[in-house]
Amino acid sequence: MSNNQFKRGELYSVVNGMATTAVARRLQKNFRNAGLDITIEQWSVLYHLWKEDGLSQLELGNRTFRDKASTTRLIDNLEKQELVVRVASKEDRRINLVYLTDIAKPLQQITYELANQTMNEALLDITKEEIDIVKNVFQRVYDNLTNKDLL
Amino acid sequence: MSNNQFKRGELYSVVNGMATTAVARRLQKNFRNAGLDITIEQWSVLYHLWKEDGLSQLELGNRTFRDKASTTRLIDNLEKQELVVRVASKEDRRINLVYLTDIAKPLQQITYELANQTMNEALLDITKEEIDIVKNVFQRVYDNLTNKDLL
DNA sequence: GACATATAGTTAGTTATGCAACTAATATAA
DNA sequence: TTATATTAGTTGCATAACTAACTATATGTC
Repeated sequence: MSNNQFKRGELYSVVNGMATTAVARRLQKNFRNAGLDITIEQWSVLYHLWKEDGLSQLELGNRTFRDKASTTRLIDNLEKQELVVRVASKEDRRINLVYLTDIAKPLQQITYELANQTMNEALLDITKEEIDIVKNVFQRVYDNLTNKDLL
Repeated sequence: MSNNQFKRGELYSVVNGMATTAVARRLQKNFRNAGLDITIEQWSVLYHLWKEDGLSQLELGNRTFRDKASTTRLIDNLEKQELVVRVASKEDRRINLVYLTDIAKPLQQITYELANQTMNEALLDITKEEIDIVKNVFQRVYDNLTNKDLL
């Protein structure tokens, strides 16, 4: 069960929607203009840390649909760029808690602005009912497949 | 414009739907049992060749949402496994036409069977109307974003 | 307490991805 | 017809993906 999770490479786009790509592209371009070379994948990790700082690597992997090996290396790279630090948990020393640095924190504002703006453009003429149907269909397809151990 | 195409890593899942993953997993497991180690990505190329043999690399890249560099290397690997051969086009010698070998051809039957079976399981209780709505929403999100050059 | 088991994370190995710079062949324009 | 631009494909580079094997810490059971 614990090993029966989504894999990012295959399903991330579905789960997060097509607009994610556009948001990430825009962010990437913007960060690059500001001298920061952040990949789309790294951005997805930062995004979750802005929502909740100090997550464990495993939890970050779950939230971004990555296995732990991929998560390890993504955080390696983020640490190299000093956007993030690993801190061993006091309660359980197996666990690394990941915290944003002072370099990463100010990026949140512009990220959110760009994300909102892009989402609004992407979903311009899509109604709430349609979004609900799409979500519901995905959930049922997912259920149908996981029931058969196919995902 | 020509460079403004989908990139597989980001959008393949959306375009082809979640069920693709399950189909590919099942195929991969089955092929492996038969001694053939075909990756999910390689399978996606074979799939299009079964539909239409002798496509150019560029056309294969378009149909599988990959850039030409990725396509080159996927076909390298398929050629190593002798599932596919490159033949220079007589009309335009820049073009490589990609053909299935006699090893690859018989795999089509089992592939299609598994794909149908998996699709039926995935879409078990989804109605045609719902599928149409999902497709339509994707198309409109895609249009909204490409209109702004965001994809 | 000791031994087996589970969990968090790392490392190694292979494939894949995207960008950019390149080669070779073809098409266009002067 | 020669110079220029375009097109198809390849190669180099860095990042990322997944699997499997590994280390270290924690938990459970006898």
